[in-house]
Amino acid sequence: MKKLTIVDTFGFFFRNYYALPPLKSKDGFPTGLLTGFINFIFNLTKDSNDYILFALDSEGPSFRQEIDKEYKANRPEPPKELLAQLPVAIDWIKKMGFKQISMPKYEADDIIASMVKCLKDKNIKIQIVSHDKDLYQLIDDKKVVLYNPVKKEEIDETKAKKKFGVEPKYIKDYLALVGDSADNIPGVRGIGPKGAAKLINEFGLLENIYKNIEKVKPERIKKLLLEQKESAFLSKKLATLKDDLFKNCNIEEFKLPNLNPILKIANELIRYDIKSILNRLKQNPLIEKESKRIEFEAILIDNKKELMSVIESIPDEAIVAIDTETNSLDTKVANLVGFSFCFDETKAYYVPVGHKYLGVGNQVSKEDALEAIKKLLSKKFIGHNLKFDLSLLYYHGIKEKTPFADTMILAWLVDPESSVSLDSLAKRYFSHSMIAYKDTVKKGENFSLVNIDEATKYAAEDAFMAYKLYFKLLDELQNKNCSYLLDEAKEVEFPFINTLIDMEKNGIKIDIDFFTKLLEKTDRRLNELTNRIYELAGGEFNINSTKQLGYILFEKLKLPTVKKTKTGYSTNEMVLNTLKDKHEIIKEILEYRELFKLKSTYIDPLLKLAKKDPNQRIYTSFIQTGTATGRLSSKNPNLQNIPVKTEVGREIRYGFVAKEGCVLIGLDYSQIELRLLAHFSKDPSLVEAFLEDEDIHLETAKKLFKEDAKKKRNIAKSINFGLIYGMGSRKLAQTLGISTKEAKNIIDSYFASFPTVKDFLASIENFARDNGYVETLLKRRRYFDFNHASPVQIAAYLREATNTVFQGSAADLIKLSMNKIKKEIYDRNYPAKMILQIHDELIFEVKESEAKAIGDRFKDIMENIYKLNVPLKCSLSISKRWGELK
DNA sequence: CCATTAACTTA
DNA sequence: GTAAGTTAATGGG
Repeated sequence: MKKLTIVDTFGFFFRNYYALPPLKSKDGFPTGLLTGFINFIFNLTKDSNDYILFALDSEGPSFRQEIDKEYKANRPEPPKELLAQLPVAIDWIKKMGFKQISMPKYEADDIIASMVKCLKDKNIKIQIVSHDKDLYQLIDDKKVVLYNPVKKEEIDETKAKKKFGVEPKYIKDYLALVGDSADNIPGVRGIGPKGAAKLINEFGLLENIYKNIEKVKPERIKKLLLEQKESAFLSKKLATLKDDLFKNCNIEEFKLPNLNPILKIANELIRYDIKSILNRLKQNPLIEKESKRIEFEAILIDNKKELMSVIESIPDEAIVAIDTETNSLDTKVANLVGFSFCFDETKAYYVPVGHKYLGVGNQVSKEDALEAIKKLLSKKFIGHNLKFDLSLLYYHGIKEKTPFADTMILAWLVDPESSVSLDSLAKRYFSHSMIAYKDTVKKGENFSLVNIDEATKYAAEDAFMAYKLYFKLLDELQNKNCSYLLDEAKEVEFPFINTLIDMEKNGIKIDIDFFTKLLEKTDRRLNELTNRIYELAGGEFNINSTKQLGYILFEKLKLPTVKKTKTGYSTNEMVLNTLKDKHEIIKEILEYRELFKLKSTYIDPLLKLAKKDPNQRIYTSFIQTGTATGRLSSKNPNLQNIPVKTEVGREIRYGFVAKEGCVLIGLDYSQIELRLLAHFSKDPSLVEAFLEDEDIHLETAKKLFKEDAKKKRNIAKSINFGLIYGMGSRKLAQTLGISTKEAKNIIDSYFASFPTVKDFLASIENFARDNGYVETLLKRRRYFDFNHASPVQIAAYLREATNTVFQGSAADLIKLSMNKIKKEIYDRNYPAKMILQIHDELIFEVKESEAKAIGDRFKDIMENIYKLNVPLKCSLSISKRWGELK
């Protein structure tokens, strides 16, 4: 017999809330109810359930309140932690694909009773999740039971009878006499459970009791019944469920989804830190089976003739997805192991080129492969993360090409904050689990050792999925009403791939002698510091361990605790600075920290990288899809956070040099984000200050403070920066070392002086709340889910939204400049190489004799890249060493 | 071995 | 207050 579970939704949530500890997500959103709910669903899908229905109370007053305004009038207001979780839970019901029913004026109990009645002829077992006494009247051993999910207990006729002393069909009569304090059903005062059960077992229905009222004994009960006859019948009416709401019902609407429904809200579970359930899901072998595989044909091409004939057969206008397989992630040294391509929905091809293992089969020569790839690149070629493939191919002599599309970048434009790996996109959009790299290539090996048949399946799938994804992502852009982002991609992002490949290939030269000496000096000083620290601490310990350092400072040396982290004492710079005067050891630790950081993060790795390159150059990898705002990020190594703020730190920049006969050019956008604020807000005083090329912080100070503007320039500077970050008074107070109240006054007076700015910032927040996203200058978007956010989270989203507009628009502008400069270098054959981008700054290595002219030209391009309401300004600096650029 | 945390570097 | 990446230590598996 099939099984249907009907949930008295709110009743279930309320009981669940009180049954669980007050769990919270990291950002403080209560999650006890949600956790309990998901556990319930998990168990439900694990047990054999076929159908599920969520019955909801209607929002307005029920018909029972119309009969008796006191009905349920004694319910206390639920706690706010519960109320916060309810809408999320209701939303999840929908998202997981479950049917929910509510009807105006009726309660969940009525819906349940009607559904039970409607299904009474069907051969189906119904379990009702509720603890409401009313519902006991529906229990029927053959088909209907109540179910307590916490105790995992079914309540049948026997158990019901034991609990109330009467059979389920008399529950409403029982309640008519006893009443129900939970629902504020009055009953007959003076008659309790025992008395009621005795009466019902003797006479049956309430009507029958009154019919035989003369036989009722003792006299006291008879008197009570007669006095409160009206209340008894009203109570029965209230306790009687409406059971004819449905004329017909289709149980198939309540069918449990095939795919485990919890997976559909996996992202939200992660967001609310309800992760344990996901681990349990992963352990469930059913899940793998449930994820459907998309079928396609993976075809091996192992000879030139066949390869050329397949390529010939590709229609001129076809979109062709390509992917290369290599023996290394470093395109500088990688070899082509094979490549795959796909140009329709049914099949994808793999061409082995450089597999190297005993007994390897036929392969295509590298020359023939490159020849074939050239042909593919002359078509509308697409791919996933083509920066990698193209970079590799350029190292193998292929000429630069701009892709028709890159699915990684498209996915990033669709949503810059979700994962853009091919794996996760296949999962998200097609519920398709891709063959894992680690299942294809053994640990410590590379793709050239993979068996060609295995490789064919793996590689063909990559090309196939990129092909499928391309069309899916176009749909997504359309669905989100932002197809114009495809134009942005074609004009800016796709050409930008080659700009980045250029920079990555160029690299930057390191002065190895300089770094070697710096390392020696640093090591000597670190040694001194270490000994001194051990001496002061009275013993050796690992200075780099915050745990051990915390023990030394706060327990052994008994320094006052300033701040705690969740794992122990905080020992960060701020804490150490407050303790500076308390003990000699502190200033030694501060210096040790700084030097150790410089050594371990910069000196050691950069020196190592430079030494292994024939030209003493280091090469970073830029990530185009690495940030939510549109900025680049840089890794392996990160060259966007080379020290500059302290004197010792700055020394590292002296080790970055131009090669023989060249100099470095630095071009810095000045105040680009504040200029964007002026542009967007059109605030008259801001705009004027920039038009007149004034010192913007000083002008702000003048306007704000009237007198002493020069002294207060720094305060103005902090505010100006804070605006772009969506700062509040607390943080401003902290940065300026003033009280929160003073800080608030300053902010208020700023907004009074710049009302247009105030309005504009408010308009960003309103737009974000209304639309769930914000846009940059070039219309790139970033989304925020305000619907599932705690107040703390909402405040954070609003700051992020504000900052995204400025940071993201600045990123747009410098991208435009880089593309244009890259083209100019190429078109005019300038002796110049773009080597670094650090968000608002570009660094080039240029032939010394032409440096000034080229620098001026680039400056001109950058300043005129986009027409804003205010001028864009760049500062130009030329020197042999990065450390000397200002 | 891997993921997380604390600390610290940049714009 | 925003946006990143790297390092070393730590603790669970």
